[in-house]
Amino acid sequence: MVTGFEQNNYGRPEVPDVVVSRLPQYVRTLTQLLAEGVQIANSQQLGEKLQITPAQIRKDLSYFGRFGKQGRGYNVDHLLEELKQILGLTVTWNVAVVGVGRLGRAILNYPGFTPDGFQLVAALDDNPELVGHDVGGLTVQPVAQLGDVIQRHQVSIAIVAVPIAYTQEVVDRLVECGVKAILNYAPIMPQVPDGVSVRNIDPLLSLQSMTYYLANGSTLE
Amino acid sequence: MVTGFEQNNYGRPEVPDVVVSRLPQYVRTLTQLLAEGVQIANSQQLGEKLQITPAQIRKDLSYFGRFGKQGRGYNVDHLLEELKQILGLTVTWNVAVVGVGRLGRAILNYPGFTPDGFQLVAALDDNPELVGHDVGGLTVQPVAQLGDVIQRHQVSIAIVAVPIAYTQEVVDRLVECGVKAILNYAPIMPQVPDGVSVRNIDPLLSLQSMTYYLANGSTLE
DNA sequence: TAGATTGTTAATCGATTAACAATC
DNA sequence: TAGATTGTTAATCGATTAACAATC
Repeated sequence: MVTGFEQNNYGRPEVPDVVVSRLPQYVRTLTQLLAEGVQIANSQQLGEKLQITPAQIRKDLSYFGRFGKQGRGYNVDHLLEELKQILGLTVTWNVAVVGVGRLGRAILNYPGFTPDGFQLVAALDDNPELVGHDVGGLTVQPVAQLGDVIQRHQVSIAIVAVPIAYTQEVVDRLVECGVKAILNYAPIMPQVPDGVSVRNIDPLLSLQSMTYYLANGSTLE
Repeated sequence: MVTGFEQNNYGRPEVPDVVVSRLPQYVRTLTQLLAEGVQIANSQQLGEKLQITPAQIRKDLSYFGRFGKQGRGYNVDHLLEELKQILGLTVTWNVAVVGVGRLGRAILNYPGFTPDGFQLVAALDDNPELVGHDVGGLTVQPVAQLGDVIQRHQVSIAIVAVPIAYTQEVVDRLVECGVKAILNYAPIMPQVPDGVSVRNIDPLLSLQSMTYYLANGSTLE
């Protein structure tokens, strides 16, 4: 059926990925405004903070409901709570880190995820020199125990920091074990079936696209 | 002047950012094919590897020249060299790391940038307990010396790993000092003038967009 | 009520894809 | 030459922006 706008099971138009990817930025800005004591903000003001047109903000929000008041704007506190609810940020998510090499250890020792509701609950690696040892307060488990660990800790998100040669197979294992969200730090884009999300953290790609502009001169040079 | 397609100084149509951002992935795939001994690849085969339509690959490449042969495809080695040239990846780029906290140290000790032509040549921090100490083979310099260090080491790219509260001012300083490419690890999107590139490494935003799909059910569930 | 700003529709813009003549 | 695949133009698709009636 082609209707021009696809419908999901709830009779609402499907939300484009690009819209979903902006919502966390809205949450961040609203959190900041709240901390500054700002109670009301209109789409114009939010747009300035976010470097986005006011029209886009209103359009994005309209996928999820009507959160503003005409003539006034948005209640910062209320909109923030609604967006957190929509994004699933009102609950804690249990996260497993697979790969406890240099990068994995840095991630396990990084305190930045926990305050935002992402709890690192398990660390796995296949290196016998690491298994059983404590890293960032967690005992490293063998990857063979993956299914077990995921179930026991109710893990729904995995952070993958294994060498490139093992990345796809680790991702496959995670998918088999029912993990539906994967944050991958290896410089490769793992394939996953529909219904599983992957985000890649790939600073090298970022550097390599910036050199294009360095090498070819910037817009107004 | 509005002609429907903007022209740069060289009389070619302007290359969209989204095209430039795909080129490093092409380079990566071609490098892999070369290592496997593949000499010729057509857009169909490249598309499968990259999960991109063949039409898009041909279109992307057409912004830069004609690199293929009809009836045959692309010479892997030749296309790779051309793309590296276009992206400025045939030379070494000197990189300064600003911020030598936990994250900055992890970056300075990460060996993954160097083999790809990004040489970490300087480390800066304002913490007196760090200045003068060796981190990853570099002596930490005070941020006050920024201009000096950049000039002396011919730095053209900066990696910023300072606390969020200092990020914008550090970025401003870098811009003043003539840096035109910045890789930022703080969870904030710094503002820069035209002609300066910024890429943000922000794993938290990635996690927070994936939870949307976890919380709201995947496409086919 | 008058003024302001939302929510939403329609217009625009830009990127992706399809199609095919050119050509290896 | 026949077959295959590029490079490029035109069609399609989807996202952004403008405009404005609804309404606080």
